[in-house]
Amino acid sequence: MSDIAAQAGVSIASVSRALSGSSGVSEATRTRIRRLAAELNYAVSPDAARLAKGSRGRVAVVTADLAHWFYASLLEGIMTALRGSDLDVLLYEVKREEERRRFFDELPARRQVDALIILAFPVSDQERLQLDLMGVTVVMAGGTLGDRPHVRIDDVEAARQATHHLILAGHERVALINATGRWRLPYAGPQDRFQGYLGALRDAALPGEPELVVQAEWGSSGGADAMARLLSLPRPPTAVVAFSDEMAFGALRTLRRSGIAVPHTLSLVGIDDHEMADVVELTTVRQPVLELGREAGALVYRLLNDETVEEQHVTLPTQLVVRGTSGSPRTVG
Amino acid sequence: MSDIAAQAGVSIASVSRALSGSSGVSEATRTRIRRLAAELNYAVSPDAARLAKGSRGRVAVVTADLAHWFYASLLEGIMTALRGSDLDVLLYEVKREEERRRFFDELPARRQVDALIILAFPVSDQERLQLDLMGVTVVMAGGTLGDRPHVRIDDVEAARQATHHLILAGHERVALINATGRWRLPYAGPQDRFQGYLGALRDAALPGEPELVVQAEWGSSGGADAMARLLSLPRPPTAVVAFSDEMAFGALRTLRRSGIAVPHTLSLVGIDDHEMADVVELTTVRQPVLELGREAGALVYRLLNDETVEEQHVTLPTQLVVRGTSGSPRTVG
DNA sequence: ATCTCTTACGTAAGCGCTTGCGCAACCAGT
DNA sequence: ACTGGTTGCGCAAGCGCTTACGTAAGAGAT
Repeated sequence: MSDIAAQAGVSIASVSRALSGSSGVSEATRTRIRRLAAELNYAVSPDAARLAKGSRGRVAVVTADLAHWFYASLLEGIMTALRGSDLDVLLYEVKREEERRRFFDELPARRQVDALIILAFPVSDQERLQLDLMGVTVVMAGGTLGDRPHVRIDDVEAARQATHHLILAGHERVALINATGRWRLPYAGPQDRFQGYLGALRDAALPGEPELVVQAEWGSSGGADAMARLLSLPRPPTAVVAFSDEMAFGALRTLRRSGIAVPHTLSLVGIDDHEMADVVELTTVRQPVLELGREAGALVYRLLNDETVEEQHVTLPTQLVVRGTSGSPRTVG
Repeated sequence: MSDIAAQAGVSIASVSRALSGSSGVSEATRTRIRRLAAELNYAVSPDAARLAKGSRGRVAVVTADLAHWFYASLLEGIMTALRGSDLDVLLYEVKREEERRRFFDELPARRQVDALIILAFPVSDQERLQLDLMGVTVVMAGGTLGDRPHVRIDDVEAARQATHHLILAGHERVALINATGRWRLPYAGPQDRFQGYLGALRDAALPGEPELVVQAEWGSSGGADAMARLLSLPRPPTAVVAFSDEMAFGALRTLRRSGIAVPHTLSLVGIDDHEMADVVELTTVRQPVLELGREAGALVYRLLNDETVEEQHVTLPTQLVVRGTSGSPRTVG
């Protein structure tokens, strides 16, 4: 920067002002300095700038998982929203319960960030407190976090849509493959979807049969297991809604291997609209993950640039996508 | 930090030394200071530290895509390798050709990073020059970049394995669904895999029939199109190898819709071992993406901590995974 | 011509660390 | 007791910026 100042015949203060866009320099000098900086391929050091003004321009994204569609898509959305802004993204992954705790403990050390976006994992009360202490802006993407800003879908409604679709097709024995949390802390997703499922049954005056609700580990093999258990029931369901598309994929594999015709003998619907859902023609309830991410990114941006943020809680709509795995129950002869 | 110094009755210099682990403080003072810092929940400001010592501890990961399995998995691997190290990860996404150019132009402004990991996208000569100018450590993950450090698989070999497997099963008309680059710059992957395919045919003294090699856009719909084209051939192939599992998935959908029995009428093998490959029982050549990422992360770590790095070019082995979509050609009656 | 207000710019004091250098104090060796 | 080598620590000079404050010059008003 002193180079530029010397060459332009001004003080470094002016250079700083010219480059940062703050007032106090004439337009003439500003453009002259800018041009010079461009020529010399010069750019201010973010570190020094940050140090001098006390941090600005970095947001951390914390996730429990990266390699899976949902999280990767959220992240993609966030990146899209933040691209072109002057915000840099710092990425953290906390896979295990204990790593998560450590992350929050070390948060002060991370005091290099101005905001935190949490990708859909539960946060304990204690951790919530730590966040408060830090005083950083926090946005939850794909869930809720007390009354802090969040971007999410209505899980109850999503499950209701899936279940309702099957009921409407004439099914009366509709099962639910739900996910068990990967966390010790209660996480809202599975509970909400269970409620949505129940709600749809209730609306149709259908009895909720406990044996038709099975829990399995999140993921496709969990789905496969769960479906196997449902099939081994004395009276198997004629339709099942899965917690997620991935679990539905696993279920589909079990069905294929068991030689059960879909949707002729059994209908299946997932929740997500995973990129592969189209490929295997899975009926599902679409969750706009990319947009969730984008909204989350936009939200922190607004929060950080304290534009007036009218609504800090955004809930995006889900939508039924009917494909090949759902149909009317076979009229048993 | 001055707080700590005051409370411990030493100078801030000693505190800095104690906390950073550098020598020049007695063990006694060091532990005393450390304890105090822990109590006061204090951590050094990374910005200030970086400014003072001239940057250290940040690596940028640049990718063209995030929402897809391959990239997300690479990233996951990198994060895993870097977790626990003192390196922070800054994430950049450059989707379009022009964004990529801008990224490299603005690289100086990013001079906050000590290393760059590029996730499998081509880099022009000009951009390579810019990298040289910057003097940052660069590692290419999932490809090569001149003679710079890289971590990758042998694409030629992968395609050869896939093709060989089909030939071994007795197929003589083996097609290749190749990907067209998403970039204007030539990217090695498709070319190498084409060579591998050709090599396997040659080894088996099989003629390479041009009509059996089709190009399509990367992705499952590209695969679907390509397969449709192959099926409309006067003499369709009895087996096809797809550039990637995703393209194979698309191909599989076309086959299912066309009512063609797999592998009875037609065998299909992909390359990747995508998480969904298992679900749809796709035979494929496994590419250890997570490990690629991990190796890349470990590599930059070593490079940055100038441990002696014997081999900066690591090529990980691929491996055939036989599942349900490949078999012997039907003996035509 | 004088006074005030604005505008353009420079001066210098930090921001919170790291580190080269110097100074005591202490250890051994002779 | 005297010298030379360690060791533990403080001093202070930065690292590359931002910004409050001060100053000088020009614009407008009287």
